Amino acid sequence: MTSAAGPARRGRPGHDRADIIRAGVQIFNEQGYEATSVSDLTGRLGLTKSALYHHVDSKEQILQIALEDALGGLEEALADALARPTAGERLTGIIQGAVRVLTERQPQVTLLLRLRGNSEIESAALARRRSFDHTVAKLVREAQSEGLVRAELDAGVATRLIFGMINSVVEWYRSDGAVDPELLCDEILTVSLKGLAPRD
Amino acid sequence: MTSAAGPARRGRPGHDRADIIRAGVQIFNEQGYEATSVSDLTGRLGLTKSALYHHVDSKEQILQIALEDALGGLEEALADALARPTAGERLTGIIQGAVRVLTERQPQVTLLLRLRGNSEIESAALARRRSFDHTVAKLVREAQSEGLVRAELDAGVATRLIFGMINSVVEWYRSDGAVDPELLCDEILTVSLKGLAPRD
DNA sequence: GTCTATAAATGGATAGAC
DNA sequence: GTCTATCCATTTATAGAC
Repeated sequence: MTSAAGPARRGRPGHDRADIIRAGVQIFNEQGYEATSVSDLTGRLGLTKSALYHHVDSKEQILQIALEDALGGLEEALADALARPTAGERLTGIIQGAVRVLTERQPQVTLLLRLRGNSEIESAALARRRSFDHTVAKLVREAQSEGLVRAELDAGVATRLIFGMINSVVEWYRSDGAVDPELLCDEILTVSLKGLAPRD
Repeated sequence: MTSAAGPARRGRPGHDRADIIRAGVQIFNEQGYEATSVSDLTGRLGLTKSALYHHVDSKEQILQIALEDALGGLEEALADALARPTAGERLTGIIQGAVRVLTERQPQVTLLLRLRGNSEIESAALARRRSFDHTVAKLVREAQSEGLVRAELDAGVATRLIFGMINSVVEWYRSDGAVDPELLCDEILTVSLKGLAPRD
């Protein structure tokens, strides 16, 4: 939209910035950011490069906007989890919150998780992501010190494993209804906390 | 080495093909395959593009050789697991085998897991990987039908979650002794089968 | 808001000398 | 086995007309 409170666009007045961002993020995820040329974007959208550059400053700006969306969501979920009263609730809260953000903003989070730090913008996003990971690891250690996580596990490794599992969801989850996000969240909580094996 | 049974090279007779592959795979993982130019490789190795092309046919050939190494290892581990007598042993066997290949051939497996299918070679590797995943999912379903995996879990989703967890190890594991691969394998088996939470 | 045309740089890869 | 020099396609991005 071109105005903040304007109505949905009518007719076909051409593309707008949101179209460019949406299509860009999708193609970046299909092919990889570096493997995607601006021509690939314009080909998919059906306009020329000049028209695209009328809406965005650069290819990297598309990435930047998407990364802000992903990081903002994750940081908000973390703040919500941290506000809960018990260590157990904080741990389950961040697992549930991360899964929710990941399913609701799957394309943006996918881009974030595949970054390699090849520019200033990518490095800055990676730094924010490391800060998130560090706080989550503290939540797991806290839960372990209260006896809520197996004492024989290394908390740092366990954190990486559980969030490795959660993050891997971006590789196959699609918001087309094939897998219900609520059920997925339950399944992740079950596997995280209780494992595959039934009680013996 | 230039001859199959020859001794280790003496002096500094320049680079050989194995050097190029090793360095190439490492830089591809640091920056991403598409983001890495042949100039990046020659800069790191300290030679010119012409010299590099004396050892390899193309940038993509470096990728192809690494992918063959990764897929060969995973397929071998799967065959070993399939040869075991019980469903439980087959399931734990493929988990252990996958973790072992991933730690022993971390750089090559990392490249495999990040493929987007942007060329014939990449698509062929992805097809082999999908075949591997499909067989693993059958092992999980088999274990579930014998009561070894919780009945309330969707076997397909659970397989993706567990192998998402295992595969995420490439993102942080380094063969520098900081994390012992045997202990890591034990920890992954514990979290996979029994979860984070202690028996209540 | 979109177009044609083009700039300026970099990409992968090769020729041929030493 | 490595070099200098170069080819040619493609890249991101811009200028200026409509």
